[in-house]
Amino acid sequence: MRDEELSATLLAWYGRHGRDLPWRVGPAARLAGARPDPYAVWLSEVMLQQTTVAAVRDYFRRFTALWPDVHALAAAEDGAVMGEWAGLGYYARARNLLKCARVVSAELGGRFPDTVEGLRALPGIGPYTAAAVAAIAFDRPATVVDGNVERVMSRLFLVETPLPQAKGPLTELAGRLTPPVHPGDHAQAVMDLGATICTPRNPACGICPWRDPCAARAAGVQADLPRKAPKKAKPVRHGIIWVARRDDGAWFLERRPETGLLGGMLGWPGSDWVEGAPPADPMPPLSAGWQDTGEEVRHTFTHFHLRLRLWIAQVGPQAGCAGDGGADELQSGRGFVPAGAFRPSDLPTLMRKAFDLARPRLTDD
DNA sequence: AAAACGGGGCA
DNA sequence: TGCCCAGTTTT
Repeated sequence: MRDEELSATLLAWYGRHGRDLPWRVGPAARLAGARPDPYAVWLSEVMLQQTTVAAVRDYFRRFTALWPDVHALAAAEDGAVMGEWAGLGYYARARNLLKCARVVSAELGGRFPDTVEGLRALPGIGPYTAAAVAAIAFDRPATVVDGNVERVMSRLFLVETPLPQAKGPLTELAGRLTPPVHPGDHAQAVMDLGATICTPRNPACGICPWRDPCAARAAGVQADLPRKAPKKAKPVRHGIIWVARRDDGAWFLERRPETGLLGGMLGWPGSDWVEGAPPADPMPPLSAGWQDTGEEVRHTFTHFHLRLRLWIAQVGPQAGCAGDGGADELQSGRGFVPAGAFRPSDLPTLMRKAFDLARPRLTDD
């Protein structure tokens, strides 16, 4: 089948089965010539980096409700944005999101660049997001390559070279299929196909618009593609985490450094995380009647497993009287945050797990 | 070129 | 458990 036929077949399928998503323009509006808001496209695409649609949906709605345009987001407090991002992961995305919004707002008059090169120069926008925004928001014939596209192309054209080696050839194949008209719809169509039909396991070839031309299907190896280079095993790291609550209910929290793991996020003080045995003589963050709960907070990151021994303390009213403030006021360093100013939803998942384990053991009387 | 960087859903 | 996901940045 020719490339033009493949694109046409896919676009017809997309017209019938494309998903209705909060950041998409509905079919009726699209027929009337409406284009999606570049701000909404950019925001959704950043959220969708290494993240599933199901996880993104509600975050996208909350962000656009709080910050309807790029100027509003640019004017937001860092802590407010990090708090709303909590639980979505890859927190460097949120920091770069803010940086990018502030550049677009202050230096570009609130208008996103309409070319791949212009977009690519902004913080947090790499090859994928630049192509996605250019194609979807500005109708540029950019080739969008994500995990879905790689999988679909590897199957359609029976590419047996393992990733990441195959990245180049797969991008080249995807580029040949990119049509000059409606490239944004085409890009979303390939990704929708990968997300709903051409899935990693048990692809639904029976209802696939590319069932007939699919070379991997003909060879019966579709479920084995794309091949991937073997990955390293995850080591286990150990450490201690300290959760303290004052008698007036305030929590002892810290704002993590901008760079590194969970950068810029709210959390509980802790020891270093080391491979092998837990730290022998940990130094608590403040002097108090610390108590070993015997419980462990378990969490897995991209490249290691983590086990943190949970210590808790109930401390007197005199502790840390100076400088008390809300979580947003906790710009950096550590301090007591009044219960009324602390939202557990501002915590990344690891810290939330520790909180859920500690809370029933600490009173606010 | 390789490593760092989350979290949840699924088999 | 291990694998996967609408990747980008840093080293």
